[in-house]
Amino acid sequence: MSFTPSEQPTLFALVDCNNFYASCERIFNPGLNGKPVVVMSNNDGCVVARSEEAKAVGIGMGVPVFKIREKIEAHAIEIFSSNYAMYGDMSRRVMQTLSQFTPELEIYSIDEAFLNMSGFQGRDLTEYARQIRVTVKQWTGIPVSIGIAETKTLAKIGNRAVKKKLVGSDGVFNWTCSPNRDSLLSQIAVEDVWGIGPSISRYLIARGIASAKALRDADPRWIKQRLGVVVMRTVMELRGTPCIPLELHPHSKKNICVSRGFCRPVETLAELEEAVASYASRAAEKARLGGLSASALTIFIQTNRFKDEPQYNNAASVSLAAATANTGELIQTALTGLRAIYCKGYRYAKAGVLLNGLVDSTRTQATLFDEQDRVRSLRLTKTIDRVNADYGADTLHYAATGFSRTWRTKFMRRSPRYTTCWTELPVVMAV
DNA sequence: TCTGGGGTCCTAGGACCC
DNA sequence: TCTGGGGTCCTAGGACCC
Repeated sequence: MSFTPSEQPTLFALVDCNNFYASCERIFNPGLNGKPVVVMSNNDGCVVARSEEAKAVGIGMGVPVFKIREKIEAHAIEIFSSNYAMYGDMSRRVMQTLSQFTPELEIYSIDEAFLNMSGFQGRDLTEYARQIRVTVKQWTGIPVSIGIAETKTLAKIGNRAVKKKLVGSDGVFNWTCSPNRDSLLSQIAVEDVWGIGPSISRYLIARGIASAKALRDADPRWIKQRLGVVVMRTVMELRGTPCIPLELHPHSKKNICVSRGFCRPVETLAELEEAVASYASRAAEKARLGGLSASALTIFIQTNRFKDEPQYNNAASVSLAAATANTGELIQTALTGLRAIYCKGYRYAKAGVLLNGLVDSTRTQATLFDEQDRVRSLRLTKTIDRVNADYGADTLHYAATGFSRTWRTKFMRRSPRYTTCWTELPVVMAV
């Protein structure tokens, strides 16, 4: 099958994993098939993924888990903490499989990819997409849905329509084979269009634009004037004019953020220091992994906004003399920022560290006096990274990040890291 | 008791310059 | 009476995504 690359695609496929986290849990635990499954966010706080069975009994996306305790009991819902190591690895396998089908794909998120289909003209693309689906299921165990269209926005809508069972009983929908677009577009609520969030949809609905069809037929100039170019692009995309290109080469990150809620309120500076040092250390690792150095750092702390108690949110930004990805330096900088904004007497719920002004580490500019130290500290961090890669994360860590860490985010119901940890491999048969 | 985390892009407005 | 205009850069905040 030959593929002719084009400047920009004129035909996109969006491949989206169904209920991705819940589907991942099922792969290694087939007993979950047919049962309602829910995956929770960090700290076991909110619902972030649901199997079809869980949706059917009325579990909403994003609801706090403590509000649905009774439903969980009543329907014997299986609940899991997030297992990012496993989901990340499964995602890699799905993307690897997809890349067998086209040389040009954009990994859009952990569970979605856009494929350039324009090179395959002349072939029955609906049939090809069916093959993709079957293969992904066979090789990885993950079920996917596929939408095909001339623009990313329409591909997204097609995909959504498949999932809502409006079209494509076999998991695939191809707009180019669908003569009557109006009837499907009028069944899609405007807030379900990619790029239209709660605020803009409220604005549109108040002006009588409630469906994807109505948005497509709105005057682009009026839209641009009221809502900006981004929404105008969406209108054009709904009309079949591609405005959002395929991004084949992920551009390097502009920010790195590590933030996490605590499992209980934290009041003392000492404990906040441990948390902030841990987050800074993790952020430094991420930066080194991407070959990046930070030229500034922001730290923030927050109280629990849902509680009726004294609130305090603050952030401090500190610029670094020279861009760095050195853990020790970033911890020190983060702690300086923290001490500047810490206020006694509040119950803190969350803290975070952001690295800003990221630059390519090989092009960082040293200041006049620190060259020698930099070479040594670079050797040290490389060694730490290697030890942690070989012997498990956190084998070596800075004392500032603490030892007991009783504030740490909880994952009470995490499944084993079946595919990324030697001691947690699935057991096929116990002997 | 218990309410996620990590990103991007655009725009408005202020500071500053000539 | 009457106090410019246009450009750039930066930042904060808002909106969106998964």
